[in-house]
Amino acid sequence: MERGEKIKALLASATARDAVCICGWIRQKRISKGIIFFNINDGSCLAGIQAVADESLTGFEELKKLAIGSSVRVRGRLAESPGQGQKYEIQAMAVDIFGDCDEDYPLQKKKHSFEFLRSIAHLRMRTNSFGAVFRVRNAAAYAIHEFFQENGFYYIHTPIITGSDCEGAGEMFHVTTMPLESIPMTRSASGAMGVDFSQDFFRTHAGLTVSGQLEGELFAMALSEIYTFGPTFRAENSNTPRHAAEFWMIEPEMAFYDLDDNIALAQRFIKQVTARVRDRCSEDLAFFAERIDPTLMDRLDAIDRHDFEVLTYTNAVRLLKESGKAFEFPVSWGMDLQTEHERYLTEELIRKPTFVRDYPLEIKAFYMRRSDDGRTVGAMDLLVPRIGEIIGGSQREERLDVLKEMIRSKGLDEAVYWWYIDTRRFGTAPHAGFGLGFERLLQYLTGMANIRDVIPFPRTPGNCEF
RNA sequence: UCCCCGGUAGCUCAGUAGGUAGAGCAGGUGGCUGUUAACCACCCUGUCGGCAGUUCGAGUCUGUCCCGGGGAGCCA
Repeated sequence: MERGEKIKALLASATARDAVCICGWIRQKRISKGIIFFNINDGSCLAGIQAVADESLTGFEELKKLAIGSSVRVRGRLAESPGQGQKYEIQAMAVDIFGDCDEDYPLQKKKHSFEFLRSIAHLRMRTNSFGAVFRVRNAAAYAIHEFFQENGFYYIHTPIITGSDCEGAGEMFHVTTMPLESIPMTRSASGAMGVDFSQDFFRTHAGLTVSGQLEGELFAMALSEIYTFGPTFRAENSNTPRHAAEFWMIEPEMAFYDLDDNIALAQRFIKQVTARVRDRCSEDLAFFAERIDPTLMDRLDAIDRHDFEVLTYTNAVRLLKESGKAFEFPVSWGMDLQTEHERYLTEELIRKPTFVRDYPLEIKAFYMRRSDDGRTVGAMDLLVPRIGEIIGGSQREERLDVLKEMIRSKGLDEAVYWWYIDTRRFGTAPHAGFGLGFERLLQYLTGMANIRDVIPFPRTPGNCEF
């Protein structure tokens, strides 16, 4: 069918011209005597185009009644606009109505709260804010693939359904075909009753992945530099503006990288992705800076201009203690940094993205490489103002004996990780990687305060509609 | 899951010392106008989150439940 051009292309046109055609949805309508002004948006860019219909147009009376939200095709002449506020407008010569819009259309010519728009997530992408969010989301995803592809990384699809239920990253959603009203039970060797997974689809317990890291490491041991970019699931009952039960995570994993290389890669990655999104979504980002977060542009400039701070955990603890600030949780070496500590560090003391590295061994996962001091591991988190942890990564423990020791000391079962441990027997190599929360990055890039507003259909405790 | 705040018209909110509800926007009608958050006039709209209680009387007070937001924990 004839769908004409994208509005973005018309608005960027070098000259006025005849015989243009656009399809889109009516965002605004103003009626004057013998003339109607429509603002029509097709999502190709933030701005819509003004279409002008005068009473000589066939169907003029119908157009007067056309409601906001209706979809139309407009054919006419692209002309320089005599009015203020736009360079071009379309002087309509024919308007086809695809679909009128019922009068109870919830999107009105007014501001809506994000909370309300969440309740109509099937329509919210038609607003300026959410159109911009999802264009930025697209641009960021594309820039992420570009970064890795340009640097020789291979995109690996790690499984969504996974058999090991103790990767340690979080609570798993169960995946089963067993009847929920009568789950088969069996008595284990120790005499306790438990679910009889031998009757389940996979003949074992299965869940949705909480991380593709372990599988990613296997591929790094063959293709050297790989990344994953896919959905991740956490069944934690987390109710915060930066947690979702389903989110997208980027997990690069690199052979022959140590922690320094890992940190350098993460910084280069954030800088390039940010630069490309700014380049391609300048209009949308300007909108966020104006309407959502006035500090946005300064923050993005800082990413471009300065190197991120790198701080050891030990020094971070020292800085926090020396600050003299009274925290709810007093700082001491060995404890995990609380949100209040992270925020004070990034928002008050350092005021830019900060890597904190070399965390105490006791508070980190089994796969992180034990340092020579015997009490820290080669872990690194990238903390950013407002959002907190955006990246968590580490150099991985490549030494077979140390890895086994770590698994045991964390009370985990070696047997479950037999395939992971195998890589340490068959040509083990130093390697490192990190996980980046895609939505948290988007929050940082857009200034959107709630993770539920940077993902199309947010899944959070008690919310699985749409 | 814990702590705090909130739930009043389709939306955003106001509602004073308990006396049975209002403004803007949206919608409708008319007017004016190359308009652009259009403008002007008039009209319409409510189980005041649910349930129970105190009271002659509850949107307003109490209890409880549900939902939302913020903070915390967990983490990406």
